Amino acid sequence: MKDPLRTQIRHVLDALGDVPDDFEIELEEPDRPEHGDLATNTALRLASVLGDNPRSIAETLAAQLRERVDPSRIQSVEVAGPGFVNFRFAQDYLFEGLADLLAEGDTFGKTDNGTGQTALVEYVSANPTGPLNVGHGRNAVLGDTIANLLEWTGYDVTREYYYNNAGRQMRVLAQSVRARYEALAGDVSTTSLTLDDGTTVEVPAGFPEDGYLGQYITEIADDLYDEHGDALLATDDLAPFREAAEQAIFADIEDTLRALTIDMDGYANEQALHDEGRVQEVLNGLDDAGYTYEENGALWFKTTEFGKEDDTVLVKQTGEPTYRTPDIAYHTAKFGRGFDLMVDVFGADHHAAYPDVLSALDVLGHDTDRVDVVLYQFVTLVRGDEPVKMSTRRANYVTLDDLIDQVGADVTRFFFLMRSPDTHLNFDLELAEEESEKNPVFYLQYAHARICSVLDKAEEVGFSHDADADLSLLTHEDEIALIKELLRFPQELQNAAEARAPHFVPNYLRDVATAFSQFYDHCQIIGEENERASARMQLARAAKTVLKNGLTVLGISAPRQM
RNA sequence: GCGCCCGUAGCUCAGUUGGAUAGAGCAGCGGACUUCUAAUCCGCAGGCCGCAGGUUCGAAUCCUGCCGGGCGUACCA
Repeated sequence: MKDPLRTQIRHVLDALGDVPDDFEIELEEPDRPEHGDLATNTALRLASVLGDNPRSIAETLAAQLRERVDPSRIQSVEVAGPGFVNFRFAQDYLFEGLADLLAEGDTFGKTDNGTGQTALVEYVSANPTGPLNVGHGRNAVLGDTIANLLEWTGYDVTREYYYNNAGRQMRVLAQSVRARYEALAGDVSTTSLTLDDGTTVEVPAGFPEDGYLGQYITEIADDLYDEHGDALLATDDLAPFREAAEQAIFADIEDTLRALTIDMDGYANEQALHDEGRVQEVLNGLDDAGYTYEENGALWFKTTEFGKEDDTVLVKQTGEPTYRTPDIAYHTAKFGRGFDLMVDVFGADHHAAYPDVLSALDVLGHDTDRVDVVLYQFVTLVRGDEPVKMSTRRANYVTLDDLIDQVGADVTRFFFLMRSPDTHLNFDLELAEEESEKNPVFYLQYAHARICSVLDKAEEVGFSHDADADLSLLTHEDEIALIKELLRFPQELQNAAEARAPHFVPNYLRDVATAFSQFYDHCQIIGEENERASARMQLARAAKTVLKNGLTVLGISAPRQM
């Protein structure tokens, strides 16, 4: 609807003369219903250009538009306020839209901006050193939903998880497992470690200074001991420990993701990038372009040339790359696979690092406009007013699994999605655990269940929702308001996808649920005469479709009953 | 010090490209169920949109400076 209107306005402006060719016509949906369904500020913005007062420009514009617009779509064109021109949809236009919605069914909301393009969404990407925490949960759910949104706007989407398995972290992990294993296999003396909080803990003598203390490490060691007995003591090779740990921890991570209905298309890891020579290629490429130098035995990247305060180390004195280097290599690999769009979902703690990756990609000749980084702020768990204390070091934190066990997958996903990624998230366990009207996710699910129930009941008593129901009987103000709300869905998804802002969707769906509840309260089905009942059943079905499709995008179930 | 995010109702937060009288949920107060699910609906109350300047016909939104909170600023990831 916006595009045809823009065209008409353009025609009028061209006739007016003196309007710059690049003048952009803005159309917006006004907040207040009395301002119509669409409004343009064109007259206000042209006042200074044309040297006339905005009100009179608006009058001219409106008069000519009344002649031009299609009356079956636009019912009225009015001048209001300081010089806005407000448009009101014809009801027939709404009924057509509703009929289209019903015909499209579970594909209603899909658009085609991304059609023919491929996107790679990288998310979670936690290294397999322990169970996922709630911060990873926010990452996982945001990434997964952004991937869904891109699919709904036509992209062919690949979901990928990247992790570092070649560096120091995994070595420390392996050493931690080995130390526990040695303690099982033989009589090993213990030593005590002092933690940040000043407490001490007894560990086997070979345990690394910054090792992983979680119970899961001991369990992995137990399994190794059950399988191999003392045999692994003979070698200094850490590989069996590292591999066992990676495998066991990854299995747990995948279970956790599955519980959130997250299904990755693929996993990429650092080791493979080394094996394929990608990391070396990056170093060569940056060196050839003259952006690296050696100092103090390390290899540096001249990030000061890109406005950073300091240069950045790519390869440490030890010969090991910093984590940035394989990360760059991973991105060159993504480019090599030909994706049109690459979205990376990172925690706020990465914000200092990703610009280096982009700078390097730029030097290597890649189009960094195709890479989009979504940064999200941290998650704090609270219970009512009390913050929930956690220590990562001791692995004594509420894991993502714990959270899902306590509040369920739907609530977990919803709470992570309902806030902007930009805002620090207070996850209130007390509210999340509450299965009541206070919990916003139930409001949406309840509306869906209620529609299912109403439609079933109406059919039981002999009504039916004929495909040829006369939708023009839907003239009650709550019916019209609901239709308008429902028809916004495709645009809403498109906005959310483009802005990488999943939280638009829960906010919108709450408005849909509210509009439906108001309709439900004021417009009966059973008890009405057949024609009207059929039309209302069709409208209820349309609302159900939007709620269902919207919840599907969010990865949240739409129950038939509650 | 520097960089990024945030500051909007008692609380948690919406408010895409600058628009008309700044919104929602929760909490508070008052109403509505012998009728399709009351996990609902209707109403009331609640605001110097952190502060101060600036740009504009118009600023919660853009710019500058300050104040407050978070995260970074590693040869950790």
